[in-house]
Amino acid sequence: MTEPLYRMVYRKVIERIADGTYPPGAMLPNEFELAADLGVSQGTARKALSSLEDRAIVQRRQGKGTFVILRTPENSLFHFFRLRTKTGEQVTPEPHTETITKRKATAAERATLFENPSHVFEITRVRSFEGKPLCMEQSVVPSELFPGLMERAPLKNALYVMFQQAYSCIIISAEEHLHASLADGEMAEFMGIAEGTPVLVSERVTRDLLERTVEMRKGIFVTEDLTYFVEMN
Amino acid sequence: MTEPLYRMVYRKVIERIADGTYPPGAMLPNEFELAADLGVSQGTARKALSSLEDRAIVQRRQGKGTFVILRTPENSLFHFFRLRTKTGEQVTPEPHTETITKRKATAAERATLFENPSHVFEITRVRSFEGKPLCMEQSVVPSELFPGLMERAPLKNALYVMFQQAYSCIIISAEEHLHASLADGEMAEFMGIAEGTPVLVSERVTRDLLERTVEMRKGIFVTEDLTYFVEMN
DNA sequence: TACAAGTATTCTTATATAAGTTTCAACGAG
DNA sequence: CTCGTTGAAACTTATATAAGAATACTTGTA
Repeated sequence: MTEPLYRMVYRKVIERIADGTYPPGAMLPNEFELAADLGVSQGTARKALSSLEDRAIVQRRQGKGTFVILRTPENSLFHFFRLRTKTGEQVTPEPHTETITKRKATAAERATLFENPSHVFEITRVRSFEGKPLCMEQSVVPSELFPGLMERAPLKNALYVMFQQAYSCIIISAEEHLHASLADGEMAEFMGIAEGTPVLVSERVTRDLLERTVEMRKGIFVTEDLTYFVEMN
Repeated sequence: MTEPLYRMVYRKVIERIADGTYPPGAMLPNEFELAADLGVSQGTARKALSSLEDRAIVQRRQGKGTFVILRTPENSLFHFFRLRTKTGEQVTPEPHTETITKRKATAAERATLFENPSHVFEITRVRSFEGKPLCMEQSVVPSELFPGLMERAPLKNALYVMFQQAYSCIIISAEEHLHASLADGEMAEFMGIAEGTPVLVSERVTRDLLERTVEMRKGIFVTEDLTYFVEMN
C-alpha cells in the first residue's frame, strides 16, 4: 500500500529534472551521493536510476555517470517518427512548408490537453522525402505551455528537441491511432499528391515527463514507398 | 567480457520453459530454490526473474510465486491484435471463414522463417466485427514446427494460444510494417467489401521465446470504424 | 466466518569486487 | 625543451552476495 522507497527516489529525480535542478544533458549525482541526499541506501537509489533508464529518462554509462536524456534530432526521429523504407531503413524527411497560427482550442483539445487550455498553437508542416511529398503533420499544443513559440519560426525539423531545449518539456511517450483513408481534395492539393491516393492517417497524443498531455498531432502519410514500423513486445 | 551470472540464470530459465521443464502456466521454484539450484545467490536469481517479468515471459505476484506466462485469448488479443474502437475499447472479432493449406515456401519465406523450411502451412481467415467484414489475415508458419496443424481445424480465434498449448511455442514479440492501400478486386470479393475501399495492410514477422521467427503474417484491415493502436515509450 | 500461522515475495540495507572513464603526473624519445 | 606514451589514482557504474524487515497470499484451525 505504501510507496516503496525506490519509487519515491524515482519521483524525486523526475521532479528535479522537471524543475530544472537537473537540466537536459546534465550529469546526476552519483549513486552514493543521491542515496545520501534522499536518505536511502545506494542499492535503492540504483534501482530507481535503473528504472529511469528503462523508461529512457536518463542514460547511464559505466565509468562515466548518469545523465538526463538529451533529445537529439536523431533519437527523437527514431523514436517518434516511425516511417521506414521497405528494407527497414530510417527515413529522414526534409521540412518543406510550415505555418504556425494561434487559435481557440476546440472542445476536444480543451478536454484532452494539459490544463484545459483556451488557446493553442497549431503547427502545420509538409515534409518530403527524396523529392516526393511524404507527410503532412498538424501539431496542436497549449499556447500557455510554449510562450513565444510563434517567434521561433521557422522551427527545426524535430519539434520535440526544441520543446526540451527551449521549454524543458521532455517528451517521453505517445499513443497513436492509425487508419487508412483516401486523400480528399483539400489534402491532396495541400500536399501535392493526387486526389484519392491512399494515405495512412495517424492521430497522436503526446505526453511529457510529468505525464502531461502536451500535444495532439494529426499526421497524413503517403505510404507508397514507405511503411509505418511497429514493434510489439 | 564474460556473461554475467544473472544473464546465465535468465537463459537457463528460458531453456527450461522452452523444453517443457516449466510448462505454460506452471509455477517456477522460488527465488531461493532457483538460486541454490543454479549455484547463485537469491539476489542474482531475483534480478534474472525481474528481467523475465519485464519481457512478459513470466508473471510474478508477491506472496504467490512466479509463473510462466499463459497466453489467454484475452491477453493474446490485447497484445497482438491492435485494432480498437474510436473510443479506445478493445475489439473482439468473430471468426468468419478459415482455410488451411500446405504448400511450398516462397523464397522470401524460406529466407525469413526459422530453419529455412521447404514447406509451410498457410492459414487464411476472414474475421468480422458487429456484422461487418473487418479483416483478412494470412498466417504462414513452417510446417515442420507445427505437425498435424491441418487436422486441428477449425482453429480457435487466437492462434498464438494454440501455438503455446499444442506446441509449447510461446510468442513473445513481433514486428509489423503498415501501409495504406486500396482493396483490389480479389481482395474485395474475398472480404465482402467494395473495391477501392481504403485498407490498412500489415506485414508481420513473429518471434517466439527462443527468438525464432515462427510466423509471417499479412493482414488487411478495414479501418472505417476502427483504428490501429500504437504506444510509444 | 475470523483469526493465526506459514510461506513466498518484495523491499531495504550493507558490503565487496569488477570494470569502464577521465585526469594528470612522470617518463622517455626525439 | 617538447611531444607523446605510460600508468596510477580517483571517479563512475555494474555485478554479486548476504541478511533482515515488510508485505501479500494461502491455508489450517477455532
